[in-house]
Amino acid sequence: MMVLSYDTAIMKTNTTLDALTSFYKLLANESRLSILLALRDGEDNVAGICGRTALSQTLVSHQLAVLHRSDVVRSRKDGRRTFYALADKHIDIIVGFALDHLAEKELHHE
Amino acid sequence: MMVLSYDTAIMKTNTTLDALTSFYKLLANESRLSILLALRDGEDNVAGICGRTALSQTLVSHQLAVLHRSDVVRSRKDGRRTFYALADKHIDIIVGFALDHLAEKELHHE
DNA sequence: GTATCATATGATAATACCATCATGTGTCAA
DNA sequence: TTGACACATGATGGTATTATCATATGATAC
Repeated sequence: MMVLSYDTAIMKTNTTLDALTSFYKLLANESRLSILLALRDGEDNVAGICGRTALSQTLVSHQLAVLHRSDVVRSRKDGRRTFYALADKHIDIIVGFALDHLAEKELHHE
Repeated sequence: MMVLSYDTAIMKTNTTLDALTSFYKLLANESRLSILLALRDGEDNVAGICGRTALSQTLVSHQLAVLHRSDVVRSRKDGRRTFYALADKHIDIIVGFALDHLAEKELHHE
């Protein structure tokens, strides 16, 4: 006799929902977004990112760690520096699309 | 003598950054995302959304209010019911794109 | 080695956010 | 006009997130 049954479709949906939520949470922070926007212009090291975002070194390192753990950025060591870049083109596109969306909303005074 | 000067470019950037952060914050919640995913299938009223998301009426109403205030969804009254729908096609596309991104990541075991 | 540079990391206090409860408002049916 | 239905809203306690401080690690220059 079966007591519990798992609907694969729902399971997948819930897993996806979870992943989607986590993904958006990564983007839902001003410091992290600022860093990501800076990285849209290309790879940079921590000090460089600090300069371009006007954020403290500790904060930038912290948030880069968060972004790195979730594979949103990739890192490369060079001597005592660490260079970071967007992990893939998707991130760039996703952020770009949202920016376009907001710009369009702005135009229509919505 | 000028004490403060405002760089228009930076101002715009900060405003945009702010708007972008707010936008992603709207999406960075499991209940709200669940509702938005349900609405991708088309307009529905509160009770319908509750059924499809398995969320309480209060929670759904609460989050719909949040989404409505930010123009992510639009509403239409019909008798004692209120029907909600995605405000525009962009939201649909943006969520769809993120879903694709996650699916692709999944495929590559990243 | 020692100092310094570049970055990373643990702890913490303040704040923001969330889901729930209790209740309010408006609509329709009888 | 009373009751039930559909939804909205204010208050609240619990939890999560955030930025910062202090400090640690690891690489290079001297």
